Amino acid sequence: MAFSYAPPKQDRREAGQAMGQATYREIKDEVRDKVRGGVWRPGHELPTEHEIAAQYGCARATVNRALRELAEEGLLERKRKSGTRVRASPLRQARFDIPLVRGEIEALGEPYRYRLLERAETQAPGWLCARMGLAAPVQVLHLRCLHHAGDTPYQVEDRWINLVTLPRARDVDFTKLGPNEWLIGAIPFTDVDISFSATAADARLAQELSCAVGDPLFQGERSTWLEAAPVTYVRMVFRRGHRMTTRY
Amino acid sequence: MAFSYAPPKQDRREAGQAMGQATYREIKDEVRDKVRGGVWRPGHELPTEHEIAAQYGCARATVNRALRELAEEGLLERKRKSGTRVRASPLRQARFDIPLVRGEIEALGEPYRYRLLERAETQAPGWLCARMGLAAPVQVLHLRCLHHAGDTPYQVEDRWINLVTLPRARDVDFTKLGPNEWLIGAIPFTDVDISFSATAADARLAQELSCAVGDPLFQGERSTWLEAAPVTYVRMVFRRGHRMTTRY
DNA sequence: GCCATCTATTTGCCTAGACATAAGATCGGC
DNA sequence: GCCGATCTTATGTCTAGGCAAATAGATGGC
Repeated sequence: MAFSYAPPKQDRREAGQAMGQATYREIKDEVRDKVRGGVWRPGHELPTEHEIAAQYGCARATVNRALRELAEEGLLERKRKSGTRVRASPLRQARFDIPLVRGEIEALGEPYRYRLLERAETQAPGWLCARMGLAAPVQVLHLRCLHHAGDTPYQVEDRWINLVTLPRARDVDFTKLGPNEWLIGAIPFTDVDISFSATAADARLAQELSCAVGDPLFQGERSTWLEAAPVTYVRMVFRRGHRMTTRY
Repeated sequence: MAFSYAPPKQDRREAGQAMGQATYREIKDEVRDKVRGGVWRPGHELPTEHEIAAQYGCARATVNRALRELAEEGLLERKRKSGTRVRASPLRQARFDIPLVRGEIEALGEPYRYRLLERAETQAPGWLCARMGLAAPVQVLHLRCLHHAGDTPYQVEDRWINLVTLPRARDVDFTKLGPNEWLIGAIPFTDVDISFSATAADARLAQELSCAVGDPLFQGERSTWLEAAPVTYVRMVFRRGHRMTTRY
């Protein structure tokens, strides 16, 4: 056999797991190390769950959990009968935390401040209908808000709420509470669509975010539905230089 | 009891699971539906694993897997002794697939074309040292590549490879094979840092991506390390209007 | 009233064994 | 030699039971 695992049977309790650490986690870590460290190259075939279980002196279910999770993370590929192998191209996916603006700003150590810039009730414009999959224009509540980190503007929230599915939004005072935070408690959703892109600052954005007209800005857009019924669309434009980051 | 689950005990086999579907998946789906459908609002406390298991007539381990995975997805919050509740703010995180450019373009139904624009061996500039955590400048291979979707430019790849950790990159012919694809097979990594932001097209980018100078462009940056040793840094600038999207 | 300790409960993880399902491998028949 | 039917094997999931660890809430001492 081309490799050997660490803990031999002796060192563990007879029943239960104990020994201070979760075993599936040990297995996960060791397999991950082998892959990341290049001991097992992409395409390499791992021993079967039975074999690994025997080597660790643990139950197959434990090995199964470790390998299943690693496959879930995109590191391994599993197929019945053919076995488990290291994915040809790892790094399939990245996870980003999408925090509430409030939390994001407070995590920076800055005091969070919020301001409602605009509030209007109108018919949904064409582009919004297209984006939400609306056949006919409906009545919507349009809010424009500014989120500050300390004294500097951090994000402009351009929010559209469908008043047909959520008529009680009409009666909410959004001068204190951001629509984002209200919506979370107000309505559930079943489908979400998020996308990120770059945009140029127009005159209004430039003024609101204290940057120059034409500056490149990072923006996110999110649409949510409740069982095919459009609930809300939001465009979040971040201050100049913002980056969305993840590390692992 | 305030709710009731679907399948009563009778309908299932005596031992094993069978019945065509995975039970943990049924539980997951039903819990998810309850949360997304608003039956269980944010903050709601769900029954204990024991209770749910009793209602479904299944083992606690099965319920545990369902709830554990939902917690992992960010829908639930679990704490020993206090139980499981619906997360106050769902939608904590989004997963984006980070495909290879080639795959991304081919998924669009366009033929993939690749071109090496520039190749040079130099000392790592200051900003790169800072980004990779290098104390002293090292010898690096700098590549600039263009990925086409059909006839239109799709992405500029600005790649820097550390020749100290990866000296054999010197001997690779990058005119045919993109550095990205070569690196995957050439070296593993232990740490990755990804970030996305907006940038403005300078004269060179404008020419390469057929856009106007100053146009806002979406860009991603990725640094990878192998046990503290910097391996490579890449800046990927996408054509005008590119969006990174996910749906669930 | 307040603080430290104890207890009960809930999730977390494990074992050992079983059946289900997919799919590679092999064997026959032609 | 080719093709379908059968066998075999690895993963997928479940059961039933158990110990471990965290912690909310009760209890007791001062």
